Amino acid sequence: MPTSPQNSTTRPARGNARIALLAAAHKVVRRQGWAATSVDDLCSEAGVSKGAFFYHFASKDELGVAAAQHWSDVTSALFANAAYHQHPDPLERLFGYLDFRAALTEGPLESFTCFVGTTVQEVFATSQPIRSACGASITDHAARLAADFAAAITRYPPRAAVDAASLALYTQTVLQGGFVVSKATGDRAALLDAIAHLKNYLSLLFADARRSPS
Amino acid sequence: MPTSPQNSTTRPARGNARIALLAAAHKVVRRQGWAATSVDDLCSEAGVSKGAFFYHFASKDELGVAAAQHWSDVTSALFANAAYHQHPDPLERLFGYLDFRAALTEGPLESFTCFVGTTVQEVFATSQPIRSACGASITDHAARLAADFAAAITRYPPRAAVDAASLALYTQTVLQGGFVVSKATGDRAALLDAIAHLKNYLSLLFADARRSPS
DNA sequence: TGAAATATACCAACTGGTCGGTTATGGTTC
DNA sequence: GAACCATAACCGACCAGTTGGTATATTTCA
Repeated sequence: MPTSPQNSTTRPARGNARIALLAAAHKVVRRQGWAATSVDDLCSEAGVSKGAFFYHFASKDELGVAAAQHWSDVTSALFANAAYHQHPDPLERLFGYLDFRAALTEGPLESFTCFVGTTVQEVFATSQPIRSACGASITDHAARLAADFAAAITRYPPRAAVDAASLALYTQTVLQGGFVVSKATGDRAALLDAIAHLKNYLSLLFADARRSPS
Repeated sequence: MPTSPQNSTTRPARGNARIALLAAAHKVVRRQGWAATSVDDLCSEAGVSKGAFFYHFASKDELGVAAAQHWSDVTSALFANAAYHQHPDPLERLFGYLDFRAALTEGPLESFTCFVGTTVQEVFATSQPIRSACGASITDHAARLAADFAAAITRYPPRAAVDAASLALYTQTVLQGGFVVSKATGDRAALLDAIAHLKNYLSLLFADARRSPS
């Protein structure tokens, strides 16, 4: 066979350096944290040069902001296209969401934990732009859940007075906490248990609406 | 008056450098993260020299392990001496614990967030000794709560099948998640709401045992 | 009892290396 | 020709860790 042109090196196709760097940030930062990740780390992971980095981003912090926004884009598409999202009943969509989150817990912890949660823990007091971008990612995601909670509350009156937006943010709190505790124990079981308790809470809240278990 | 000997400089008394460095780690790392905190940062915060640092700790990582253990010592004493801990009823102790946690949320976020939770987020994959020490701090704390949950479960049969150890770890999950989301939103309200939802969950679980509200 | 010997607890200055970021040049593709 | 990126040398600041030395506390022993 002839010597094939090296058309499939690790180097991304021309024009993709920016996206490759953002994806590299998601991967490396989730594993080793924001401050411990150097610009060179990101460049080598993305397979691009340092010149490419500073062509697209004026600073490491500016990449952090863009990576948080890109995280929102990637995750919102993931959940919007998931099967559970098609269900007509809002409460079923919420339980489907939590089952979907549980099903994502495969592989090493850094493969399913949250980029913005990890990052904001480090920079909330030292980089307001990154903090703000991470905050927007979480609150925007919660806002989509809040719509389902609001519909569920009107359709299935809950046992206790609860607010849709507060419940939606609480789901994110439980997931973020599950990531932290799973990292501490070295076991994804803590996250799965937390999701189970959250489902338990919702089952008790919307007790009248629960149908036969799956 | 005679020229007083300079007995009250900012420098800590001899023999306290180790504790001063551990306390400095708790303070500075909670604010700016583990990797972003340099050894010099810790030394200047503690008011000791770099030589003192490496006299007491062989490396920055070794200080991290010691700081996690010291965090356990400090926090377990804090909760053991709190008033709520005197209550004879286990469920009352648990609600008292959560009210106490809520009452601690004063001042800037870094003054009441968790050192081990912040640290383990960064190093869980890169420093097994620190990860293990942080994990022990959280699981040990949860184990003390688990004793109260076990007593509460036998005294007040819950509405759904729950495990004491799992519930205890879930409380830590909710708190850790509350720290993360509060950092993201820049507002402690997320943490307070999360504690309220957790109390809500326990109230629904142990519904028969709830007395008049405070 | 007291001075010498030793161990403990630090300090200031320094080292080799890495950090984020810059600059300058040039190749490649649309 | 403009957008996109590689290469590579470079900078000042900062990093973890080391060094040689000093002041104080404790022990030893005459």
